[in-house]
Amino acid sequence: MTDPDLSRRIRDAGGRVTTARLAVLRCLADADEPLTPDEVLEHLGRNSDHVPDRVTIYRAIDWLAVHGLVRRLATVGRAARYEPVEDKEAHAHFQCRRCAQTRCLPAPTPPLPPLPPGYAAERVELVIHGLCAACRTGDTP
Amino acid sequence: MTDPDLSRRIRDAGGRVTTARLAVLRCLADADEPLTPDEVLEHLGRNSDHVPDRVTIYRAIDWLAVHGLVRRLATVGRAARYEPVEDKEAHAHFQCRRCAQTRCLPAPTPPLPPLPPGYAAERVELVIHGLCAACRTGDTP
DNA sequence: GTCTTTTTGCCATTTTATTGCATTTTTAAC
DNA sequence: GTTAAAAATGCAATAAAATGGCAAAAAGAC
Ligand SMILES: [Mn+2]
Ligand SMILES: [Mn+2]
Ligand SMILES: [Zn+2]
Ligand SMILES: [Zn+2]
Repeated sequence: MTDPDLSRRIRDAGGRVTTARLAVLRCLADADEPLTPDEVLEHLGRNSDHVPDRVTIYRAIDWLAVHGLVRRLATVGRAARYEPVEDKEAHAHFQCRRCAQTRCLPAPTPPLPPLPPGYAAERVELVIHGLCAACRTGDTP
Repeated sequence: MTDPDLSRRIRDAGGRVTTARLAVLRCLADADEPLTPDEVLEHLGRNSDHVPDRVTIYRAIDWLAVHGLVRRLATVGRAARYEPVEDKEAHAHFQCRRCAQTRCLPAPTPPLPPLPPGYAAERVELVIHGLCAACRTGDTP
């Protein structure tokens, strides 16, 4: 997805197109797996000249999440992980219990189970817990 | 589940049956929804005379989790949530995005999606995000 | 009860995230 | 392109959740 496209999405959501927001959204869109705010910061440090403050990263991610451009995943780790909200949607995630790697899986959304009265569902998330290939073979001791 | 039963499970796992472990396991077993360590502490404060230190709660929960007596859920909130590992297994959870309430749902485990080569799945978790009844009607403003 | 090992309490520290406020950037109007 | 209003940022302080070190206490074996 091109920068003008991302700018447009930010503007359409009613916000100002700032370098920080654009860089964060770009970063998450380019990554092939969900990232923590610190990982975003690290990526930006490697790929840009001006690195926004850590707090700015948090605020940019928050804004993007509140306005539906990125999504926070449910995790077992301490840090939050975010991924862009794309066209193709509804896939599962694998989380390694040892290295905390989180990767997207091409799995269809399971059907929505019945909820208690008055409850409203907005999203269904499927998480597979286990060991990634590297952690299982002990390549990363 | 009775106290001797719980003690037995702790001893069978190879650990000492301490008041803290027993109280924490009892607390999680009695609760009708997954609890955070702080919530466990709070419950114990209301239902017991001696309240273990916060760090002890953390360590007791950790031990129980490592030995398979309780399970940590994937959450969107900052605090971890734990539930006892019971006989009847594999149910989904609802998480309210406003009040962070987390409750168990009677939903069957979805089938395990195909994983990348070398990956090993250990558990499948289904999370429903949305608004609980109270938050939807604004009973808890 | 005595002995050995495990667990606990307390304090300090770490990790992750949030808040307050002065300064800067963005955007729109001119 | 200047200017003015609104929104976003940087920086320091603070908060929330969890972890680590170590001496004291409790569990279990005898
Ligand atoms: Mn994904
Ligand atoms: Mn449950
Ligand atoms: Zn791994
Ligand atoms: Zn709620």
